[in-house]
Amino acid sequence: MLTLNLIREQKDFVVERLKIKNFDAASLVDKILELDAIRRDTQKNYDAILADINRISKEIGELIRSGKKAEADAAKTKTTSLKEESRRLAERLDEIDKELRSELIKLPNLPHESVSPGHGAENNVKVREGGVIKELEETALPHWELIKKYDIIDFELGTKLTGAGFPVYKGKGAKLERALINFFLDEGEKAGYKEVLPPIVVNEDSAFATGQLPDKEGQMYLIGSDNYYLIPTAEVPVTNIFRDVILDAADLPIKTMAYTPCFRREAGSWGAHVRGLNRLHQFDKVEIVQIAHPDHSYEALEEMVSHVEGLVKKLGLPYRIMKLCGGDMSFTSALTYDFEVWSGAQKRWLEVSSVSNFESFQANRLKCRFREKGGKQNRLVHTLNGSALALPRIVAALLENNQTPSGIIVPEVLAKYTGFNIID
RNA sequence: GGAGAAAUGGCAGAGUGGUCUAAUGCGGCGGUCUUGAAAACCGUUGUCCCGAGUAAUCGGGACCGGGGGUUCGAAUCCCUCUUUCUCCGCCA
Repeated sequence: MLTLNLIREQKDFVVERLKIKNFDAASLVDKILELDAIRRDTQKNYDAILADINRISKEIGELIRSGKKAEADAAKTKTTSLKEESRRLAERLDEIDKELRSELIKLPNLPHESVSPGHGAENNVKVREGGVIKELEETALPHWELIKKYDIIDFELGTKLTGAGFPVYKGKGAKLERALINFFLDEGEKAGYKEVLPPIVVNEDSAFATGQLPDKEGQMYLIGSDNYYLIPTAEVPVTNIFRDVILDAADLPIKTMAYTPCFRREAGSWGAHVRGLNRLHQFDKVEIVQIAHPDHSYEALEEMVSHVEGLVKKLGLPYRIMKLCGGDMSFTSALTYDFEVWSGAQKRWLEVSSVSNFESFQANRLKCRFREKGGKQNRLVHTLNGSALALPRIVAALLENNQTPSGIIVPEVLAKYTGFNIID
């Protein structure tokens, strides 16, 4: 959520910037400013009436204390009409507030000045790439064949237990999954991230604060009996740790990471590109989150990008880093880098991580601020997050790229976690 | 699931209808003293909204777990929800 101050002071700038995201904000911004003016006016009147009531009440107290009962009773009748008016204004203020807020949350975050315009993935900008793409043998199999051949991930069994998109990891498949999680967490710890193991169901307040509600409601599984949501990403519980919190500038940046299963309904997605591990309803992910000082959040972003880059390098996967164009960025992001790894048998790039700076957009909803030493006013922090990493597509790429006639070679860095170096 | 108790500022903790403008202590910040530090002493202290001002600041309003109510007036009384603690039950 953008701050009202920004919209008030730099209306034209807001409208101009949002064009990069192909969002025409002009009429929405006007409506917001109009509602804002009404709200302030209403509040001014309301506060004045409350001040009157407070003053008269104080006088009544003094009159009663000095035994002037008749005068006190007279004063009481004066407040009757004021009370009626205050009640009316309180209702009006509440209404306006809600309306203003519901409009305000329709505005996407402003893209960073370096974000280029564009409509979709085809306009994203390649930042750099690494690793070596090897040509696989003619007989190379896509991962959905490999997992059957070695019996390590079972979709049919998952369908029996739950439904499509909920695979069962078996034997070396389960162990590989566990190894990757531990590898990612250990690397994160080395990079200074504090591990947390949060709940994987959250309440409405949390889902709202990170922006999953209201616009992505249909993407989350809802536990209706308690009105809880299964998390689509650890970003939700981890970032919400900092909801309604005032931090000390000296404590920034705060680096947190979490492994969690993630749940996505992904309604309406089918086709060859979502086969096998490419898109699941439940998957594992290690997420890194930083709460940063606004003056240093882009340094934090670069640091996160190089952390993620280190992971894919160590796994020996060919990768490229894409800077998203305005049209391909999420509603809440100011700047996003996507990591893609090469899938040898599918012969295409798979997105395995998305690292973003949300600047103060999430912090404003979260009400996460910080106090600067000697500073008069609290400021909103900047929040950032990134996958480090999402497992299924990493597994898919590892299986496909590392296949040999005798089995699938496990990357060296993982061997100490798996206890084996080949899946056969 | 049953019975009882509680929720107050960064923390501890007083406050049962009207100077609560929330006592006091601890902590934090600033200062005096000191070569420096500690101790002692003095001062200061939260968040949000509205208005005035270039600004320092000033004025008004809201906030004592959340929501609602009674009253001219609520931290204080009533209703409701949530959470925590104690005891009992159940349980990996």
